[in-house]
Amino acid sequence: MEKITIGKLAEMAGVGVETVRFYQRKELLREPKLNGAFRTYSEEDAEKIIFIKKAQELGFSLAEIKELLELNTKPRTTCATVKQKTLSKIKEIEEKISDLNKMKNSLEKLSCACDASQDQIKQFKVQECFSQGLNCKC
Amino acid sequence: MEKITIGKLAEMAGVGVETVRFYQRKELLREPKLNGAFRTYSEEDAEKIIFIKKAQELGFSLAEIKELLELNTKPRTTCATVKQKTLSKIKEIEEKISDLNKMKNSLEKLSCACDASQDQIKQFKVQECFSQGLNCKC
DNA sequence: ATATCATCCGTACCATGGTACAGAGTCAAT
DNA sequence: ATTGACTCTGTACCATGGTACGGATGATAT
Repeated sequence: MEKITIGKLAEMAGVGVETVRFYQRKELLREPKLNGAFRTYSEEDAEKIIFIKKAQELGFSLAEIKELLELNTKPRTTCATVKQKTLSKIKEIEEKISDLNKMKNSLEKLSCACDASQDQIKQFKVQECFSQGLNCKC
Repeated sequence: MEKITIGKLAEMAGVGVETVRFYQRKELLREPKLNGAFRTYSEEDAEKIIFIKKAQELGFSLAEIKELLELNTKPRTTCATVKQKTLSKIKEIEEKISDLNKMKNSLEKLSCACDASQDQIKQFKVQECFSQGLNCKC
């Protein structure tokens, strides 16, 4: 391990080679070591890319993801700062989880309505999940 | 209610007027009634926009959001189809929740490490949350 | 009735997050 | 030592999700 080329890395992470280089330019990945003229990567880099892709699916922008990745690696940041930022990120995440649960509840209600009758479905609106308390009683 | 203009609607939903018209073109909002030459909206439209913004923060694209909103409103769809799509969306959401919990766990671990010592922080990598079982023991 | 504001439609422009070349260099196997 | 697969830098292009005009028309308040 440590002889991973960019093509191999891209394959491991399930992205294109160009994407890796794009992340490099955006400084989401460290400057890679060069083996001759070619970049070489570690398994950690693959992990990082997988993290980036997952975080994107969860609604984080690349800028936010960069912040997440740098939480503990930026020099000159005090522990207190790290702690504060971390807790704020945790809060964000908890809110996302809460919103997802609301959507889930709403969809479960729709699924129920579908079991019961076709008329009820017409009445139902998914978007209400953020404006009303929803109880799914099947 | 039912005399909401586009400007008022945009304000209610916390977006720009242009965004409302953009969603219109993308068929995320119904064709509005016209009061003279001007569009008029209902409170439901505001709800819908708020739903769209939330769903975007949760990593859904406009195309996916459209699907969500149309789950029960598309004509010619059978109950079985609705049910199937709904359950598949629920699964997606559950996976997002699971991933967010992993990230949350990882950040909690970072926060703990921060309490304990500065050395541990250097060792810690947020991105490991998707590759390892993490236990936060404070 | 007229000034001021909001709205109309259309088009152009913008940021984000890639994706796709072109043309050159490199490496490994035969 | 040459073929083929991979990599290099750089630039151009693309889709998504808006945002920002411009010029015209409609509404409302005095």
